[in-house]
Amino acid sequence: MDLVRVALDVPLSRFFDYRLPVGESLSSDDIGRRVRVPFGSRSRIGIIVELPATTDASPEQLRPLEAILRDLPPLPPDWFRLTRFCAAYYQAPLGEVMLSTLPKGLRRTDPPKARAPKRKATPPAAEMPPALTEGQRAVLDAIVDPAGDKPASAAPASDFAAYLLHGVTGGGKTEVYLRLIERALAAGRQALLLVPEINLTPQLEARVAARFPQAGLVSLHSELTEAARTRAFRAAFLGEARIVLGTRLAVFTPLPDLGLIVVDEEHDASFKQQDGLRYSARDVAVFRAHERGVPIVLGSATPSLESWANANAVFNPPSAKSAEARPATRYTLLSLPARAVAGAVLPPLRCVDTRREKLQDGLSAALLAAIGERLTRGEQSLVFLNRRGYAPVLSCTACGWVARCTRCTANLVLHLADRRLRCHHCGFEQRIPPACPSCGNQDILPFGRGTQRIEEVLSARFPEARIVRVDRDSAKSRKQWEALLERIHGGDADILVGTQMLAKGHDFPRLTLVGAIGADAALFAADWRAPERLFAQLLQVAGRAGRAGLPGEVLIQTEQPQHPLYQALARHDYPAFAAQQLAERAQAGFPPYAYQAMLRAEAPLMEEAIAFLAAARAWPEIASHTAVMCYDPVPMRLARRANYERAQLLVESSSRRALQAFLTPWREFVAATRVSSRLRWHLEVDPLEF
DNA sequence: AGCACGCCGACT
DNA sequence: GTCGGCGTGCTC
Repeated sequence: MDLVRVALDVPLSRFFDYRLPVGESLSSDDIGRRVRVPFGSRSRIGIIVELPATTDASPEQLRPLEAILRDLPPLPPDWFRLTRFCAAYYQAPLGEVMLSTLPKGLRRTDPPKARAPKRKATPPAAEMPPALTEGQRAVLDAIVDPAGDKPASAAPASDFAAYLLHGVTGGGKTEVYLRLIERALAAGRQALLLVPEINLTPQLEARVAARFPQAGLVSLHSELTEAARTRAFRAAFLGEARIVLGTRLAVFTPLPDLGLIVVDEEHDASFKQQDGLRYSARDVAVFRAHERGVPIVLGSATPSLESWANANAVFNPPSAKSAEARPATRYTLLSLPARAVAGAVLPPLRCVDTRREKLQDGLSAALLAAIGERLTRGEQSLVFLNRRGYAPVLSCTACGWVARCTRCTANLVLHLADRRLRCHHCGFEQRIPPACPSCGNQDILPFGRGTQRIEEVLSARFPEARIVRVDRDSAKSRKQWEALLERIHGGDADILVGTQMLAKGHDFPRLTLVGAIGADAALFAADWRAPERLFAQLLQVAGRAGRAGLPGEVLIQTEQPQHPLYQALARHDYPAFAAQQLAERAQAGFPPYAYQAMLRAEAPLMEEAIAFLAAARAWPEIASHTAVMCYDPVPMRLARRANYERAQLLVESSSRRALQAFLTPWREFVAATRVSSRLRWHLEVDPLEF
């Protein structure tokens, strides 16, 4: 009998067998092809994974498949290996992984009538590549040249090499990427360029398109319409697009001639998917490069500490167990030390000690004076603080009442712009009460400062200044965000007040001052990754100052000017910061010196969530996994969110292999436990947030 | 995950 | 008398 084994998008770690309808025939070349099959009461799209000789399904169970879809070639073996790796490593069902990497348009059982794709506007004439700096030349010389045309299947000889390209913001990393892409294209290969968020890098897309007008560049990200995403995926899969620029989801695109992977801003947390399949696109990209035998370049001004340790032998743990010993370095470290733009230098960065003076509405005299100077000179200033809204706390001066979210363990944030109180965790909002709901006192006051309040303070202080606030409230939609950008670029703004939205990927030519306020909070956060993120964020936002010949200046308001983080930051000394952090991590046994996974549960009652985790921890075979440490279940820091009580259980090992060997059977055990329908759980490997 | 089937409360 | 709550079980 003709049997077909099919992967389906269901959370089950098995496949489903079907009969081949009479008159149809399949060969092993059809493995990887999409099929439409009956499943329960509906039809679904699946992927052929095997043509088995026998099946466990009974003859009555076995149903014929409905259609074999031949609109695309079968998904190739290297794509199978990639998705199989992800499923195994991230403890997710293979069918779910496979199907979730396809655009919706390829998972529809009722394919919409294909409209003729719009003709792509011809890009403007190719611009001339700029001359390389010495640093760029040296970096390019150090990176292995891709071999010429090589079919994906053959090729035991591997060009795999992983590079960590450390270079300051504006230091010319992009030009290095472009030259590498040029080489890959010249060798007849495709290039995959991954970026954290595509809407933050429209100018990168334009630049790549202008440099390689014939390469059929496609971009792939979640903001595309279903049809556009499907079109881009097809073009990449068919080899028509020679360059794919995309966000994390693009890492799964089948690319027949892949010859280069670049991950820009590799430290960025956006590469980690935070729901569904919780993968790290950066790590998946490294696996993919290794598996396909192609070079990969990870670029950042502030690399993740994981990558930095991988690129610096000195940070490898002293290896007792030789079986697990890392190679001296897994990545080759390449540095682009100076800014490429002629005349531009790193802006001097200074801490303003806020213990010594009385702040004026949260702003120091030094920062206010510096902003005043910029106004006089007709230059722009940026005030950075990572807190949107007017004030994080609204409180009664008489009885101590604080506006709290009823559904979350969190305070409501005052948004004075639209006179609302808002929960930043669940979206709950309400009007500002006219008096204290607890004691009736009329005197309820905002405490702390968000972007709205700083905007208000600055406009009172500098009434003549044009102030633009940029945060998720003022730039909700892409349209609003672009309108704000246009306003800023058009010189129609003197002072920018904003959150990290402003830190990423934008050049503001007349911006010469960056002030950071409220940064200290991250120094004492419970999350031990907070300093790493703070350093990256501050260095990134500092890089906005003085990029086009105008000298810049960065002021950081802090009560801890002697803190090693700020000391290193003032010297623009990422290596020193990384060394200090890695020493702490090694001491504490945190990643990258340990591998972790987190089991999380949420339920209406905390006891339910804890009980579930306790049951998971009570797995009988746990004792045999001696290299794995399983901690006690604890409530999460934000214990209640949207009326769900949340708890988590950390498992840890100094050996990635031992952790994996534990997780697979453990997950099976956990999945088999009966739970109430109100309880939701997931297992996350390499969690970033705690 | 969907989606069925199945057994107990408040409504036209 | 039925509509519908969500508990349990299955999907080749």
